Amino acid sequence: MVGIKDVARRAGVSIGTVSNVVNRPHLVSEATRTRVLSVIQELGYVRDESARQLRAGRSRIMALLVLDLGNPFFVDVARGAEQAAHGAGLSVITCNSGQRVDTEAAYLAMLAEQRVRGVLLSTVDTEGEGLDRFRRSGIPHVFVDRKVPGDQACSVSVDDVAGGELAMRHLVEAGHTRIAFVNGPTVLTQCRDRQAGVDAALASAPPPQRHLSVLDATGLDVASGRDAGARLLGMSPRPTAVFCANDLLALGVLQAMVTAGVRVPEEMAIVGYDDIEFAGAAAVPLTSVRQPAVRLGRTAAELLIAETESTGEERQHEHRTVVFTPELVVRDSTRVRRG
Amino acid sequence: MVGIKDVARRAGVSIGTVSNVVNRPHLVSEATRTRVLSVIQELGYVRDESARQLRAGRSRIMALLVLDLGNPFFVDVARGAEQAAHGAGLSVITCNSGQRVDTEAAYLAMLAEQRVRGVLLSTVDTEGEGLDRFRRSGIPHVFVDRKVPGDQACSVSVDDVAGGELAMRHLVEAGHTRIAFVNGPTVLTQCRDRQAGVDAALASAPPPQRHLSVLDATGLDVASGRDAGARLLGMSPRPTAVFCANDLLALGVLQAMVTAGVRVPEEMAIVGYDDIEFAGAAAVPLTSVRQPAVRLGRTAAELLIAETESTGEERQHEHRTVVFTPELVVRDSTRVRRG
DNA sequence: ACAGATTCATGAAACGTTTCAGAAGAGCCG
DNA sequence: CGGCTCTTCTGAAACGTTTCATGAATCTGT
Repeated sequence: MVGIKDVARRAGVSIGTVSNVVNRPHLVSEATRTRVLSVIQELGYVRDESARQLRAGRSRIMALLVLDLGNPFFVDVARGAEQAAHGAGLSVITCNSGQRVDTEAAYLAMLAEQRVRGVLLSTVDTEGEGLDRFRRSGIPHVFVDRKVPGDQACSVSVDDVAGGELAMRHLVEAGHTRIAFVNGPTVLTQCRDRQAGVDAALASAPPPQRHLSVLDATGLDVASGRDAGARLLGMSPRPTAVFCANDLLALGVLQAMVTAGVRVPEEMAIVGYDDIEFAGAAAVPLTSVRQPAVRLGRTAAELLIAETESTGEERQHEHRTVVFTPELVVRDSTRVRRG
Repeated sequence: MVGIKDVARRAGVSIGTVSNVVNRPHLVSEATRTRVLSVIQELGYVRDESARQLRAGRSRIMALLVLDLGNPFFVDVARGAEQAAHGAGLSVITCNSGQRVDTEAAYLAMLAEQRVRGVLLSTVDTEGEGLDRFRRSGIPHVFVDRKVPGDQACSVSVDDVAGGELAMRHLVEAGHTRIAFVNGPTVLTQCRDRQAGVDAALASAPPPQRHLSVLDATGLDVASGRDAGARLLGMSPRPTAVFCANDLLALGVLQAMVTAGVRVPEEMAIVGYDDIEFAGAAAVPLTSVRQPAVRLGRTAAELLIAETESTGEERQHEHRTVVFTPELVVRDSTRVRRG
C-alpha cells in the first residue's frame, strides 16, 4: 500500500512537505504543491487515518448509537444528527444495538477504543457495566431521547411523561372507560415515563373511575404489537381503547384488529407514539404523539460539537439538558367518523 | 489519557507483557495476568485502536454504505449484514448517503482513509470519480443490490428485471390496459432495471395493446409518491393501475388516492416494490414485489468476509455474483374484493 | 548434576503519520 | 554589503501500540 514516503520520494521532496501539501497547503509553494498533488493522484495515495489520528490525537468521526434502526423514529434522529455533523465537517457512523444490551456494550467498547470524537447515545442500559465503562473512558457524549441529570452529561429528550399524559387524556376525554396500555420493555426509561404519564392522566381524570389494563409487549416492533393485539382480542370485557408505547406496536395492534374484523375506532380506538411517517398511511390513519425527531438529533449533535470544542480550549463545559414537548396528532384511529 | 505504559509501570511489568495480557493471555503466567488485569481495571485503561491498527495492519470494522436508511428495505439489509459480521467478530458501522452523490463520495473517502476491513456498497454512483477512487484504494468490497460483472467484484443482488416483469404481468393479467409506472431516479440501476422488466412484460403481452405512462418521481420516498399520485389524478384518461418502483412511492400514491376519494383497487390498482413491513399494514394492504433483504445483507457480508480472509492467505480470490429471485405478494391493492 | 525443553518476561524496532525547530535561500532596507 | 524578515523546505521526534528476537529462570529426564 502506497504511503506518504512513496509520494515524497517520487516527487523529490521530504515527507514533511507532502504532509503540508495535504494539510496546510498554504505553506507550500505553488510549484511543489501541484507537483506533489499530481504524484498523489498518479500513485493513488490515500492517507492512513489511524496513523494520522495516532499522531494528531483526534478523530473526525461522530458516532450515533441507537436502540433500533427498525424504528423510523431513530432514522429521523440520525438524519438530524448528520445534518449538524456534516455542517461541522464530521462524518457520522451509525451503530444499531437492536436493543440488545450485549451488542450495545460491544459497540460502546469499540467506540471507546476508536477514540471517536464524540458519541450520541440512545442506550438500553442506564447504569450497567458497559455504559459505565464507556463513560469513564472520557469520550464526549450526549444522551439522546433520555433525560439525564445536568451534572452528568448533556442530554436532549422529549418529555415522555407529558406524552403519555397527552395520549391518555385524549382517550379519557373521548369517553372511554375500559382502556388498555400496551407498553414496551420497561427497562427502557421511555416506556416507564410514558406509563407514568398514563397513570398521572388517569389519577387526575374526573369521575367515573376508569379501568386500565397494562399489557407488556416483548419488543417495540410490529410483531410484538400483533401479539398484544391478539391478547387484547381475548380479553373480556374487551377494552374500547388502547394506547401503545410506540407506533410500531400500534400498527401491529391495528393489524390484529383489522384481521379479526374489529372496527377501528368504533370498537377499538388506538393511539400510537412517535408519529412516524407510516402512522398516517396506515389502514386506519393513526392518532399518535409526535416527537420532533430530526430536531432531537440535530440539537444533540450540536451540543456534542459544542462540548468537544469547549473541552479543547476553555477548561469548563457546562452540561445542558434540553427537553422538547410532544404534541398529539389526532387522526381517524380515535375519531368516530360522521356518517 | 491512560496508556499501556501507565499500566505497565503501575503493575511493575514491561509494556510487552501488558500487551500480551490483552492479546495473547496464554503467554502470561496466571499471577501476572491477574495483577495486570486488575491494574487495567483500576486505571480504566482502554486500548487505542488507531495505534493498534497502525501496527497490526488491519481493522476490525466492516462498513455498510447504503442509499437510504429511510427505506426499511435497507434497514433489513443492515440487519442481515450485522448477523454475519458479528458471527465473525467484526463490528458493523452504517453510513447513510441519502442518495446524495457527494455525501456518498465523502463517506467512501473516509472509509478508505480508515482502512476498514471491508465495505458493503449500495451506491448511487456506478462509475463516478468517488467510487472509482475508492475501488483503487484496494479495500475489499461487495456490491449489494447491484449486479456487477464477476471480474470486477463480488455482488449480491435481486433480479430487478424479473421483478418489474412480475409486477407488470400481474397488472396485465388483471385486465388493465391503461397503466402507469412511477419510477424513481433513473441514475439508479435498480430503477432502470425495473423499467426494463416493465417494458419486457408489455412487449410480450398478448393483444390488445396497452398504454403505459411513465412518471418520473424525484425521489424514492413517500413525499415523492404523493406528488406522483397528484399527477396521476390529473391525467385523463386516468390509468386504472399503477406500478411504483418502491413501496414508499406506492404508499405516497395510495395516500393521494385515499385523500382524493379514489377507490383502491376498484378505480386504481397499485403495486409496490420491496414488500417492506409497512406495505401489509397500509390503508389498503399493498401488493408488492418481495426481495429477500435480510438474506441479501447476510450473504453479502459472508462474501466480504470470505474475500478478506482469502486475500490474506491464498493469492487468489474468485469474485462471486449472487442473484436472488423476487416474488410477487398479492394483497388487496390489486385484488377486487368480492361483495 | 547437567543438557535440553519449556515457560515467562523484556526491550526495542516498527507501523505511517503530524509537527516543530531550524536551515537555506530570496528579497529588502539602510 | 551586512543584517533583517519572509518564504519554503527538511529532518527527526513523537504518537501508543504489536511483535519478535533474546534472555532468564524453572522444569524434565537421565
